[in-house]
Amino acid sequence: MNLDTASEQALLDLPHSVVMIEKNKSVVREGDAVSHAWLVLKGFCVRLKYVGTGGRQIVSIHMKGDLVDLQNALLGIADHTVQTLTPCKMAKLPIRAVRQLTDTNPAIKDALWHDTLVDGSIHREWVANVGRRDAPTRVAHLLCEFALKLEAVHLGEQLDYELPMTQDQLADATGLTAVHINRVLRDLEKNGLIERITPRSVLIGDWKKLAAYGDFRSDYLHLDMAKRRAQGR
Amino acid sequence: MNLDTASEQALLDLPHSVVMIEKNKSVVREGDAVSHAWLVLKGFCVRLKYVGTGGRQIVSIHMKGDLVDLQNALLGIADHTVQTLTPCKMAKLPIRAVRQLTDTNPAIKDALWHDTLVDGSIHREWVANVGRRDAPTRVAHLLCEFALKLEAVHLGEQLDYELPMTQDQLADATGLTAVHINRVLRDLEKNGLIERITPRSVLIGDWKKLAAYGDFRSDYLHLDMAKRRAQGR
DNA sequence: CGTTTGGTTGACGAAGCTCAAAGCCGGTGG
DNA sequence: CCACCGGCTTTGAGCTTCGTCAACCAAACG
Repeated sequence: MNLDTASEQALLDLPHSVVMIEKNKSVVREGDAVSHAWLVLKGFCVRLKYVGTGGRQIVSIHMKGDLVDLQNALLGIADHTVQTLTPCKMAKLPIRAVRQLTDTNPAIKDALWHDTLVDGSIHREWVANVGRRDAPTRVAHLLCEFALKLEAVHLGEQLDYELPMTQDQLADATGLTAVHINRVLRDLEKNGLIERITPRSVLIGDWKKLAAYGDFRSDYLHLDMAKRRAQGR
Repeated sequence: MNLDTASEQALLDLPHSVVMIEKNKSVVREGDAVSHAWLVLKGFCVRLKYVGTGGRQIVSIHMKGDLVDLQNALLGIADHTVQTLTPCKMAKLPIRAVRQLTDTNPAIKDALWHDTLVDGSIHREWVANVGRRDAPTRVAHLLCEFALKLEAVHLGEQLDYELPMTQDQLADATGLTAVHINRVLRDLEKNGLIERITPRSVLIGDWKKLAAYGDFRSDYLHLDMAKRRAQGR
């Protein structure tokens, strides 16, 4: 999550409603006029775009503490869809109240701006990932990103977690097909880069090995530097 | 360009130096500590990332009026490289002065924040473009985006322009190879979607046809709505 | 003029896609 | 409790798109 605790609290001090949303539901649809921003309290969701031929591309994955759809809300018209992967608990914040908060509290505005800057940095890495890495590298990279993000919000061990996504959804995130994702995961396992007890579980035996294989350097996530350095990542 | 004229002027009222940079030079390198933001006054440049296997991915293309590297500057460490495509005239703005300006002038801060929001929207479209569109569609999409951006800054006709990029660079922007770009351009021409007098020139006979072929809808650029509507795009 | 840079084309190969079938697992209703 | 069902995963066979390698060409430039 790119928001600091104080800013998150300030947002939650705004009048808002808390909503439970079942899995595979669109919270916001591309093209909608948007009047609310959504803060994920629990569960996983993605932002995605549909392309002409019927395909879809997931452009980011979100979890607890992420403010999704601030982008849509501030620009007025949604340029992408927000969809849940799992049942989600979300805070629904009227964009008008958010604006008022940022206008009276420059520190919050800076924090939210910073959030959009990090968001952009992650997008750039994704462009590079889907544009220039081959399939196994691309998938390994995604697994690494997911691992670090999960750990950053204390949702699990970095080296042992459950993917909240089907192979179809992994395919939409990497620009591949579900069938190929399946084969790539099998090969990653065969090559000792991950272990899988169930299809969704990921166990990373050697972080450095997987990160090297996946061409993963965590800088673009702009997570807490000191912490990562202490852990040698 | 995503900045309004007033904000651009406010930036240029800051103490700054104007620099001429020859073509194919890196202005900022990935990993650098960054202390300046750069405003493009003339010429074309790109932002790009290198991946492990030696490849590069262009993540955005910039022209007159674009504030490149605000992202890098505000995050402190460059997560991408900025490189010129042509000789460029650029204003070099100390980030400290920019911060001071935004801290005392909320309207400017909003304008720059808006700029990063639009930047993010374009990144998302690029993820979808390289992730989920086939090569000819992808290239057509890029040609459309370029056409609209050029016209938005009055650098040329929307339907008839010169690409400031080699086919190598087009390949790096689309996640393809130069050879394949060459073939795709040939085929686009053969199919009557574009005409080319010289290798770099692009003449779009029928905008709607190319836009439909390239799965291009301009919303994500967040350009002046009224104007586009009047022109039926 | 030679050299360099970028564009063009052909032949071939590989990565990843499509189609299809089968297995697995959890949930649901009889 | 068991049978069935639907969503997800797995695997195979064949094919397409795009990449690689290599040669040649054209224009620009010193």
